[in-house]
Amino acid sequence: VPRSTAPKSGQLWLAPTEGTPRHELVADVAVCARTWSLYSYAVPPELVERLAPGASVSVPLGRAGRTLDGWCIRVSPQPWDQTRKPILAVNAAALPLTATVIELALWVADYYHCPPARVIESIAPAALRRGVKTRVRCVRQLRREPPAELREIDARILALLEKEPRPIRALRDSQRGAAAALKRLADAGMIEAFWCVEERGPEAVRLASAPAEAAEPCPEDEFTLSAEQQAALRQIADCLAPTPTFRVLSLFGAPGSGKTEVYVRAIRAAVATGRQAILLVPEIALATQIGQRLSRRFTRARVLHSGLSGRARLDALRAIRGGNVDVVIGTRSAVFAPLERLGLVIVDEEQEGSLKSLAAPFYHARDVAIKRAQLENAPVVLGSATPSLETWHNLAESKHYQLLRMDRRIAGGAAPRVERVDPRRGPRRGLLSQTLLDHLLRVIGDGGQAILLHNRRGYAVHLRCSRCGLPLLCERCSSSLVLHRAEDAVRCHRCGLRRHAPAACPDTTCGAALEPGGLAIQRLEQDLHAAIPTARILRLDRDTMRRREDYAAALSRFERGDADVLIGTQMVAKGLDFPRVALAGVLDADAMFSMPDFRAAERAFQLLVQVVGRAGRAAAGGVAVIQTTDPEAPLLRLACDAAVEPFVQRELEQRRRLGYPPFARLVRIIVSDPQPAVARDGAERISSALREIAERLSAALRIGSAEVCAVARQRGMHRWQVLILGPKDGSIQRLLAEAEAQRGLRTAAKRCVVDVDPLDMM
DNA sequence: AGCACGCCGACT
DNA sequence: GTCGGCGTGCTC
Repeated sequence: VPRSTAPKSGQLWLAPTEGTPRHELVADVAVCARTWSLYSYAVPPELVERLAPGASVSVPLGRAGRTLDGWCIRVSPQPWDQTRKPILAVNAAALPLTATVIELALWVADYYHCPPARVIESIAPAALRRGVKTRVRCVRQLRREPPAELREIDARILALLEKEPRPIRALRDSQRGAAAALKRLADAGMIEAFWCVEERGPEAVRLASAPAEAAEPCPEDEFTLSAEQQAALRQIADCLAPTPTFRVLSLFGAPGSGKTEVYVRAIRAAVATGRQAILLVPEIALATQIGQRLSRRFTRARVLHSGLSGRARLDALRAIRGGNVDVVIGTRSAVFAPLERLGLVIVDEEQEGSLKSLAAPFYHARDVAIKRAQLENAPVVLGSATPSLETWHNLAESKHYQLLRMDRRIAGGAAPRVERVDPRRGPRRGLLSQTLLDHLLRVIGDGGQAILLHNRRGYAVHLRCSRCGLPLLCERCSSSLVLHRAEDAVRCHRCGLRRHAPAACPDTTCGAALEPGGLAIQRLEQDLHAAIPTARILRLDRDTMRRREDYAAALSRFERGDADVLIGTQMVAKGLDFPRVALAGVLDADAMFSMPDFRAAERAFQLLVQVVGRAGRAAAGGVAVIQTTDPEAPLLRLACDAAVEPFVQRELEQRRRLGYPPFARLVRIIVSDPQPAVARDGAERISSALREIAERLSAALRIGSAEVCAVARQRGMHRWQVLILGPKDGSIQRLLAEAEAQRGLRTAAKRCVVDVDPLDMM
């Protein structure tokens, strides 16, 4: 079978010249197999009509000719080749992706080192591929001969089932007493219930080329923009018309400066030119909330995120692919929304870690959004009060980037006053300094609200023997066990181990009582309740938020005023504007800056600025209290003053010196296996193989391997990682591709994943 | 993914 | 001598 000389994406095939040998139509297919290349298949004449790039197909693969699913990437005429296998079927139930989304998927596959089919599978959910299966509970007849005595209603139901099985619900609703009749018949063995699977594909989709439904006119804008907002909007609009232009606009807007309204007007401007827009937000709860808000302003807006059911997602995708949607609001995967005339992409809270995918392909939705905007020839807006260092670096380096500043609050309120307090000096109540308590009492007394951030889950971060000082450690990964008093348990936040809380020292010869230390959020709740018994407290952390809806529900309860104080981990920093919040408190700012990660300072800074900003929505002057043992620490002072640019200067210089991102590209390969030695050997094999290839390619890379942590979060896997640090010119991607072409990154280990531009190193 | 090929240990 | 273990490689 001949190897195809598949063209690079975007490159067009020349039409066959006159007099050349016979040609046939050939489709390049991303087959759902562990391969990095596309395969070429002949297109049978009867399928030509229905086959287009983006379609889901079935193809034979391997000697046995097993049938596998795949995605048609492109179709082109090629010289006749007898050995080429044919495409077996075009899956009519699947929604085809747009040409640009296909191209984007190929770029993601290349950049994030992932098989193309796997990328497309991650963007095209099951619903999009196979249609939605709905299960209906039905009954069918078992025996024909009826018993001697049969009630009239039973006989009627049996007669109905004579021809074909029927759904139980329909029968029950059809006549009185049917439910009881069904039960009698089932008990008598006359009928049986079963699940009937009904497939419903998206075949009814009208593609964008067909005339779309006319949009109803959108409601008018109600208020006028500030001068700063207008200036920002003008810059965005300049990239929309008269010539659509690719440009990355970093909308650097202080908290409360009205970024959302700029988004809305920019989307309106894009829609006015007949194009469509995507708005990416970091959380599902936010997508829903902003979606509702935008629905009032746009008649054709749709929400798209992983929390939707298969059915709902299919409906949304069907409308989007059919060209009947102007605006898509969604979380990271919405960056792949199959809009045909995309004219604007907006990434809200561009610095947020939730934009990075947690599974292969480990893409960052902000970076994919930038690539998509480039492919669509459209502007992309990156909104943030604290832009990522990556964006600041690109602003300095790339001519495509442009900074849009909005410094002033639209409501006219002043920025909150920030007080830095050392809780060890002066009186305190557990975790709460007297200063913070005084402000809490004042604010609650005035009928206002407060938000307190304490980034530690549980009750106490460690337990130590009161006599010999021996700490209680996790036996699996030897990190400190956290006391969760409410459940009377200790838990390991690293590997998930959970057991009954012991009362005494782990050293049985000592046996003294254990003492809790490193006070966490549950202790804060207790201290706060003791200090101000009348305060209504709402706690927001991973332990109180069991399900996704809990988070949105808690936020809206706080918004309604059902609580006076919202306390929580970093979850509280995000979320919507609460106009009644007049006080923000950070219980332990030091802990945030001292995490063992090269991004710790950036994260802590962003989190502090966000939390302080929460106190600024109130009309009257808001206050923020930052508890720290080192009030004069330079980074902390910069954060409290929201001095973004001085901080960025400082931090960028640090990264440059160390040769870390954004000055270098970082790739992380994680090798895991239940057996520690297998994981280690795998990592070492990969790292030495990569060093060898790097030398051959004469690429100047830093490659090292190390154990990540003794036990992974899941299923007792031992994890090792290989880190590659190098230039941002694609040489690391070439290195990985080269490695894959040889024996690959496959080792004896159970799992091996490649994370390009990782955010977390734990 | 899944299947063939290939090179080593325990059996009829 | 063979059967079968799964490590390695390939599929248009």
